[in-house]
Amino acid sequence: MLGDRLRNKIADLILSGELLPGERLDETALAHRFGVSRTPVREALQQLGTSGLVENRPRRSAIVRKLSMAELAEFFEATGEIEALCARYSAERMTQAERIALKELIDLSKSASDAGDRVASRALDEQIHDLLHEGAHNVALGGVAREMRMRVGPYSAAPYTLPTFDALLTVPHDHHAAIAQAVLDRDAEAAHRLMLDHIGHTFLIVRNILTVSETNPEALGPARSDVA
Amino acid sequence: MLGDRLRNKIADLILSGELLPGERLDETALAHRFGVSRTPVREALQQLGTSGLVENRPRRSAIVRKLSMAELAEFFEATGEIEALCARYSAERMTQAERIALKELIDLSKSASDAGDRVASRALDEQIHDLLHEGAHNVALGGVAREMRMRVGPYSAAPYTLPTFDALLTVPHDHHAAIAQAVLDRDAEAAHRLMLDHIGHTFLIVRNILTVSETNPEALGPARSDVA
DNA sequence: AAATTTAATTCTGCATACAATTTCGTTGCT
DNA sequence: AGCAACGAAATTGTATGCAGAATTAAATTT
Repeated sequence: MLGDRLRNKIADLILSGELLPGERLDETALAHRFGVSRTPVREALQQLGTSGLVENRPRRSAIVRKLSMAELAEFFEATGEIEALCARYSAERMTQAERIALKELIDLSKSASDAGDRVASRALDEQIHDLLHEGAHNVALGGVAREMRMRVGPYSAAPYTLPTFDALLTVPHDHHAAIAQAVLDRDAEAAHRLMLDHIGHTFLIVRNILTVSETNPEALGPARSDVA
Repeated sequence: MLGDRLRNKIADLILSGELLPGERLDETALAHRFGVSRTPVREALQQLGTSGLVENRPRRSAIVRKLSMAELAEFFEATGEIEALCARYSAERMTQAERIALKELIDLSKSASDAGDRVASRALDEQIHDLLHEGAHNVALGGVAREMRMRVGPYSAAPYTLPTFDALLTVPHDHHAAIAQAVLDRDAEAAHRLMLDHIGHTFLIVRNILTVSETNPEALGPARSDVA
């Protein structure tokens, strides 16, 4: 029970960029930090290891899982396919209430992107994808999609956290708007294709950022995620 | 480390049908059974909880996860989509060595199904699907496929373990042979469609068996898996 | 001065202990 | 006889202790 809460807290630290890929997760330090013993910390790390956010090496400290560029490409490809499935099913199965909620999220997303509000834009990005997971009306598929999203989480935040890419803030919104329109039109094929393109495009941006950060680290913000 | 081994052992017990869905997983009993303390047992159950084979309720015994018929349908649908993706990618990306290995597995499958060897047929079923996961050349997607396969594992074994369905042993082989042929022909669309149909058909058989077992439990073998 | 070996410290893996809660059997009541 | 309330036993959740391996620091050698 305490372990479950710790799992969420540690996952947040990783997804928010406070704990970077490759960083060591000292059990005693985490236990002290959260005011508990090592036992629940260990349980949290076991769960995070299974879900893929953490790498649990025997007899050595657990570390935040670090993906090579090749692995990252594969994860993005898989994530794209699964999210595309969610989008397709959403186009076919969303209830009227869900369609209205989607439309509202897109409106909020437009406001946020027009205002250049990166924090709000990123939060709305999450909410839109979450709604498309739910709208697929398949908890198994939605769960997998959420899991995949978490795995690429430490890397996919880059476009929103880097000041350099302020101008690109409208790009993800336009993608989301196009996907949402296809879903609202019940055009399953278009929703599928647009989502696949969207995730593919996101990967290109992320790859570009990470490649730049390798050659020129100091040009980027503090929340960047190194790649092996 | 001990916990990892226990995770595999307990998973085997669940997948082999020795531990049935809904059954309680007593920590002390498992610890005594495997000659270890409760600590590694707990770690194993945490991992199995995250991977979905076990339901870990707070302050109460963990149980083997029991899927309702509606949930099972969703899991099969999701599994079908993901396996279909693997089949499609396999058609496009398999190496020559993998294609040869696939052909050999199909030959062995034909022999086993002709001989009515249920044990061998089931093992080959697993191997064929595993090879299609690897052949997709995307470890993230393959991992998800394997995970989904594990989740429906306690239920999908039914067609192979029930004596009643001896005559149907050739059906899965024919499906696998058709899928393999499409893969070997590099016909990605056909591979995708045939795999989707295959998993869908498997679900219909499983659902039929489980429905019968509800009304007429004693007519079935000992390894059946009840559904809520 | 750099590198390799060695020693000390830190950290992990597992077991055990104890408190809190649930479960189950028993008793009492309707 | 069926059901509710109570109490004992069992079971989970967390903390702590200890042995062994890994990391870091020191020391010796080249």
